[in-house]
Amino acid sequence: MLHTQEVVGSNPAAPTNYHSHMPRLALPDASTVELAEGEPVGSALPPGNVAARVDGELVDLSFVPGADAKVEPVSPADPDGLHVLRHSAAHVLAQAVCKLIPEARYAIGPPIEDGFYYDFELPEALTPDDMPRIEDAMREIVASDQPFSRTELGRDEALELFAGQPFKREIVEQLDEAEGAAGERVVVYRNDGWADLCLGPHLPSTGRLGAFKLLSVAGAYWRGDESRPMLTRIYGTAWPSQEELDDYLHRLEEAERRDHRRLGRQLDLFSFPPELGTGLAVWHQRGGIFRKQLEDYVRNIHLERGYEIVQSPHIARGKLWETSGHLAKFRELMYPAMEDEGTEYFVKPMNCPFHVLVYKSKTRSYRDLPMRLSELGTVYRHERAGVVHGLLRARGFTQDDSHIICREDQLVEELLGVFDLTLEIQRTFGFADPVVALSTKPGEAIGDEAMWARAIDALRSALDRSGLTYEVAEGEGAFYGPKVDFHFRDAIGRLWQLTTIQCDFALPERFEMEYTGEDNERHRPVMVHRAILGSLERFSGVLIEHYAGDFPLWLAPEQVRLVPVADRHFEHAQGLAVRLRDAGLRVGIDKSKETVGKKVREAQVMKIPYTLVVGDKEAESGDVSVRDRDGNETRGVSFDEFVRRVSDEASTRSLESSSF
RNA sequence: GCUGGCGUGGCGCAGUCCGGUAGCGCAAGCGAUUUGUAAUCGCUAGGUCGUCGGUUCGAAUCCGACCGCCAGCUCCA
Repeated sequence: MLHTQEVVGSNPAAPTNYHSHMPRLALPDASTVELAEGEPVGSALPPGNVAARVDGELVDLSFVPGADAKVEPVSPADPDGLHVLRHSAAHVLAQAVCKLIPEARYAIGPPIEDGFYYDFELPEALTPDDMPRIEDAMREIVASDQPFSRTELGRDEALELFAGQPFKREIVEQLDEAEGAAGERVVVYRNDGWADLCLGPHLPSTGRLGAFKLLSVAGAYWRGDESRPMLTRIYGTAWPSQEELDDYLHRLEEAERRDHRRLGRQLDLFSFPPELGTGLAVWHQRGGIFRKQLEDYVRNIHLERGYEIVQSPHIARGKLWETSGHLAKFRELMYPAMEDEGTEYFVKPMNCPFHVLVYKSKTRSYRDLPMRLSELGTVYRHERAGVVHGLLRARGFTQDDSHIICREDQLVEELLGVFDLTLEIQRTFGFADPVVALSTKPGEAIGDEAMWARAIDALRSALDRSGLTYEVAEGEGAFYGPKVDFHFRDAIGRLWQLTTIQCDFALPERFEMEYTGEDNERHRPVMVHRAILGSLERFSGVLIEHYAGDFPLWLAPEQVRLVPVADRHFEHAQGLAVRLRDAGLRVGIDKSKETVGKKVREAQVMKIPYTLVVGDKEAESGDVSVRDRDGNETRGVSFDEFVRRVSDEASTRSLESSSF
């Protein structure tokens, strides 16, 4: 990491005279060892450690702790140790690139989740074919086991050292400004003459790097700023052992196997015809069933929870979006205006103003509140071309959007209701243990400070009362109010932001929403915006990846596939199909003139939960032969038993398949 | 929007570097086979090689612009 934190000094070394004041090294077995005076922590650590924590601060093994310091070893198994390993891998990558391409200018290269990257300015673009060469150069550096050494330089020395490295110089210069004092010391790590500006800590030497692999090349802006030069970023991953690297690479393959765009085609759920334009999907017949299941579930649970369903059009006059503030802030992300008889219309990017107008359609009393207006509202946002990503980021999508309009004193109670509904709905899909974030006022915002403070207070007290643990994301709120987001982990551990709950005092103000109170005075209500699934498209994409296409039975487009062995079994299969449909199940019969093997394969590829092969034996006995989508096969299952178990599985929205 | 890569029948790909008017597998249609749990065999049809323009005797192949897709960055009410 670069200078984002205080420099960790290597020589605070307070004089130590007494044995009892010597640094104490805490060992994993809970015993302690004392270090001799002036001794670096590395010399006393058990082998295999890559860094140490001294009084809670991560340092490298050459660090000489002062008296009374508490020293703990850090191994690569420790998350911090893994970070150190990857940070060192980033250095080795940069060193290798500089060796192969002497004109390369290196920028920054931090460890990240699962790996590391380094940004370069290069004379010409790299291709994936260059990666093996770079990896080879990295391996040479690892083989020569170069020690990492830490030095502190004065500002001018550092500028001189990085004379040919404009990015490094910029960092040194800005560091200086930030610290507000000339002559600030700058930390540099070197190995074999190659040097990088860096706080460390690092591995003792390059030989301890473990298993690594370069993964991809991409462009990235210097300092993440669109107006600054585009650099070449090389991504890699690094792990303590080859097994862990292999595991990780398998996880990547698994994620690719689950890609919703691939499965969407394979399962014939949806497509993005280029004729429609970027980010606009059509749902196919099977996708239509899946989606209807989601919609029905969501609508019904909202009705049960006291929401009322409303419906709004897809376009509205420009004036509406001026009042809401969307035009001022998001005009370039809205589809362009269409003009009709001198009036500008816009396609809606949001449903809120419509729900506000439902509220305002007549004079409201405190008795009407809370009013919970709900709509599966289809909106269009002109997302920048490069950000569109299948269903996960589309340009046309349907939000499970609701607005709760209530008195301020009802707000916390309403928020608690939304949290509760969120957990119930998400649990239905197997999502639990959310990571919750409270986002506060962003730089560009409407509404005064007092409004924001009250809104944040409400969210905070609802969170506190709910018992949910949450973190605070400063400045990440919506322009009209703070929000609470729920992120959930999928089946392979990836975190997705699904639910968003936003508190809004601003729109009621802008739209002059009012109600008459018990006191016969006019009051302003507050509004909660919330989408629990987020959008049906995005949520569907996440579900497809979460389940890897193996939907719970209630969501599966076709739940049972009947495979007659020969033409003469069609009639019996037809009879079974009628009984299954009577039980509310979705059934298909494969009457193609193919072998049983081929038909079974077909059903398997389509991930149909249950396949029943119907032949002479079944026609005679009345039993069925059940094959599930994992390939488990059971013959002689009573048909009534099958129908009973499977309809039960579907109606309870079970996450577990029945086994026979 | 930016950087890089890619675009060849419905799908997955070869051919592009070194210009000489397209090929494979799956899917589809037809025929034979009537089949017992992940691909039966044969035949047939299907492509102005993303679009437009340029270079050339000749362009899928070389050049340019545009459109679309992919990865990352930036953004995300």
